[in-house]
Amino acid sequence: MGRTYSIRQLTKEMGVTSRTLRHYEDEGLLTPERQGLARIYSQRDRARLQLILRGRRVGFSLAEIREILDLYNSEDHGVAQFQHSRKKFAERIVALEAQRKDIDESIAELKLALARADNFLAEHHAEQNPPRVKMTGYSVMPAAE
Amino acid sequence: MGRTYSIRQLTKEMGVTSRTLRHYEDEGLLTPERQGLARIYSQRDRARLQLILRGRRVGFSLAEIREILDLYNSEDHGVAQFQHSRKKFAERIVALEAQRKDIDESIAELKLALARADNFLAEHHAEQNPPRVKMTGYSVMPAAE
DNA sequence: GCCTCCGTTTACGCGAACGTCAAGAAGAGT
DNA sequence: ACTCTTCTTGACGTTCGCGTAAACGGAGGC
Repeated sequence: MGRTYSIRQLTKEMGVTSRTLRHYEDEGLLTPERQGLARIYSQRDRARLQLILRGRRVGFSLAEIREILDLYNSEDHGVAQFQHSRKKFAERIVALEAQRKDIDESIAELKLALARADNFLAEHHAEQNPPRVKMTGYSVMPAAE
Repeated sequence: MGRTYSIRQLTKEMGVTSRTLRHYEDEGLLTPERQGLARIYSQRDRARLQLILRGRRVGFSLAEIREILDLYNSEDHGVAQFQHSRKKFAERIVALEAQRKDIDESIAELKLALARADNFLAEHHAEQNPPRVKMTGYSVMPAAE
């Protein structure tokens, strides 16, 4: 339960540098305890770090991530605060769903490009790759609009 | 068919500044023709720009986008080139699918947070928002692991 | 002729997210 | 006591993706 982590342990586990963790601390995203000078990271710090890193992977800025984290464990749990949080969460969800659409479209396009490459290779290397439907005259650029 | 666009038209249509278009040109992502000094963008330029902007939205760097665009309309259409392209496309697809997973998880978490906010608001404002299942003691931070 | 757009190039600036020294503290092992 | 290793705090450097002047070039309208 009360498991703690040194900075080195956390960097190895999460695949980031210690500089990154200190930077997140400077930015107010993490607030590990201290034992003398050394930082002691709690489970909670670890969980927050996971959220931070995933946020980063989906394109959030550190400022945006901090805002979300602040909403999560705000001290003020009044009605106004929850209304504000609700709105912010809803906005983020909408943005993420739009981004998901972009990703799906990108994947679809790349799969098309991959299929074209496979087809070319099947035609020019017929006994190695299983041959597929013959395609000719496909455009190099995806169609506009 | 042979429709062309001025820089201003394109910026308005795509919601970017002219500086951005010139920057993309500096980076080799766009190569509009010239009429004297003025840039003349073709349909193909427009299509490429759409790809660039979508790539940006999903988090690609301009260098990565350039690489993909280069794969799309490489002049060398030999077997080796197609094999290389195929591999690159496959890598991108894998990365995008991982990113999609991150996004789905983020959405799920935000929806949970939103539901908690709704619940709180329902409890403390019972006649305005339709009441929901009573929840108590929910944690402020999502579970670790 | 002059104004007003729309366009151009050159080039310095900037915020974000760290990287990369430099210099030292603090404990663990021999 | 000495060396390792891991940690610390500055603080300057770097890359990316443009923003932001500054200074100038045509083309069209009055």
